[in-house]
Amino acid sequence: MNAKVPMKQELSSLIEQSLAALISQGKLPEDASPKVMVEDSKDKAHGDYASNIAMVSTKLAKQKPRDWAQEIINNLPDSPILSKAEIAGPGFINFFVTEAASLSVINTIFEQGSKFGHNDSGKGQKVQVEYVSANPTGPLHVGHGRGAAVGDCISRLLLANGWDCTREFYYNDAGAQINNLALSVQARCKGLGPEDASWPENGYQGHYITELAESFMKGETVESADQSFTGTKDADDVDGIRHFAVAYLRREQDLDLKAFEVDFDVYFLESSLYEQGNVEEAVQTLIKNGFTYEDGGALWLKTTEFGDDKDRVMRKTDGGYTYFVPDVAYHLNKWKRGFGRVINEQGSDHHSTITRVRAGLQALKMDIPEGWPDYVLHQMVMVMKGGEEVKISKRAGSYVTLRDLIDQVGLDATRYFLAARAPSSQLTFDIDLALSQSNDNPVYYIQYAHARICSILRKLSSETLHWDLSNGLAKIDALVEEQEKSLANKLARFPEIVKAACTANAPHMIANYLHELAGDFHSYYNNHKTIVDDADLRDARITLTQAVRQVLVNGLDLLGISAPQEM
RNA sequence: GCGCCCGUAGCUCAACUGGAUAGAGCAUCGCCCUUCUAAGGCGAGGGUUACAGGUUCGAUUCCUGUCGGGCGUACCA
Repeated sequence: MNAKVPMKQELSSLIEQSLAALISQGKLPEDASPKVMVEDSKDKAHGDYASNIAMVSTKLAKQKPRDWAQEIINNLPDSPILSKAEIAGPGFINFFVTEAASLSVINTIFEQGSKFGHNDSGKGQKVQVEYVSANPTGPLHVGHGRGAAVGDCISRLLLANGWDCTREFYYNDAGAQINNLALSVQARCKGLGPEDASWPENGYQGHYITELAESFMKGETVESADQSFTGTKDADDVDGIRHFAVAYLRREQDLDLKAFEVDFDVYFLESSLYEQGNVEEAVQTLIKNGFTYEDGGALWLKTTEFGDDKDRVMRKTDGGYTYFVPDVAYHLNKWKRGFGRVINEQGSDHHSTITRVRAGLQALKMDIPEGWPDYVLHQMVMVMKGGEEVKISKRAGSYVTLRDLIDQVGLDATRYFLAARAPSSQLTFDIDLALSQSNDNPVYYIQYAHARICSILRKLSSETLHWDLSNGLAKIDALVEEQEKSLANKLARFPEIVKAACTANAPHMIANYLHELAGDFHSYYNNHKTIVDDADLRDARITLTQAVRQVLVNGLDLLGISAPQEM
């Protein structure tokens, strides 16, 4: 058998050979090509793998499902991996594979090491992932944290699937919200507070605004990733305040992201689209293509021609563009940079932009595919503490910051909780659970499995024994326990999970898998001693556990979570 | 009103994109540390998958409707 070929693929191939034989026997139409699917069995009584092939092709064969399944089984070629195939239930074919076949994945894991689970299905293709993209108007909140975790993990998955992935953060550093920020800071510079009559309407009230104003009035210099600005100490200098505030909050967010260990390849400034004339260019194209009209002193885009329920204002009566116009220009820029695939990770509260941006891109008439770009929307995060929702933080005022969370429950736990749930589900982040009962925290459960495996080696050397990998691999068939086989089968699933999680943009699938794998390991660990007297069995078992360790490391790495040697 | 997302054990969430008896973790109740880390394991209880129809060999998954929750429905982003 070939250890490089995944088990399911091998079984699929056997089934296909059987179907081909049945076609030549005239029992199946020549042009029949039913989709062969092989799945893991949930129940050991159902073997290791199962296929529904007989049920989906029963009509083509004009036979009853169970009879037809028997025909397929009868025509399966002999294979060293297969010990038994039997019919079950309405017409499933259950496959029992040999111990040796299940254990062969261990070889593969040691050959591929940190690359085990990776594939090159995205090879030669450019993809861009945009995430977080918070306005520089305040510290990052929990929602941004979820976006950061999900977007970062999606990027890691794409890289593991061979894609040429660019991670990007889009800063809305122009527009009305930034003006509002500048005015809020200016008010603080002048010693005003929300209680004063001249406080700006909807002004930002967080404590950080006051800190910012103080820093500006002291003439401090702020340096962020790509800009530096010194406070002019002049409370009437709105432009100066604006620049200073943006630089200050960008630095603030950079620190938040650094604390969360989330990186970007490109920080894209909205203001650069104006400076380069890209916004004006896009607008002119839209006008030229006849998708705009003037009404009430504003310029409108006929988004209704692209599925929107009403047309949208592009240029306001005050001459400024609405937010989605630079967004269209930005996406045109992405397209021109050659990203055939773009994934925008954002909060579902911004989902209305999707229709507008796509409409704008279609109206440009540049042969951009209709469904481009892709979106992953995450639902809101509710933070609970003491059985009550937390809405306030000291620094930000009206929301819980990402930094609050990291400081309280740690980096790994924060990342795990924010990435371990399907983005489309609303998420409750229970600080008490993650904090006061940290030993019940699922991330520790996974990390503990890793630490336990490491401790086996420590124990081994303390007994002046050593682990012989090549002997372990050579004597791998000493592993005859049922749990050893199912553990190996679980390891063999990892590559397909990595692939599926990537195509579905669903990092939580990795988290779920790791939790299952850790559970299987803990159970095995409690039932079977690894360090036994028999050197062959001992080497084989350590080899198995080290393979588990490798997969845990690879999986945790996809989530950006550490794999501690001891806890 | 309209659009998008969601509704699964007391709580937080899974379910390999349509498969077999719907699974984990908390919480509750029993067991297991002279044995490689008990941050662990074993076992028990807990469900009409919101509700009603439909599609088919088969539905938590797809379609329709109802109810409930979140978000949006700006010349804010």
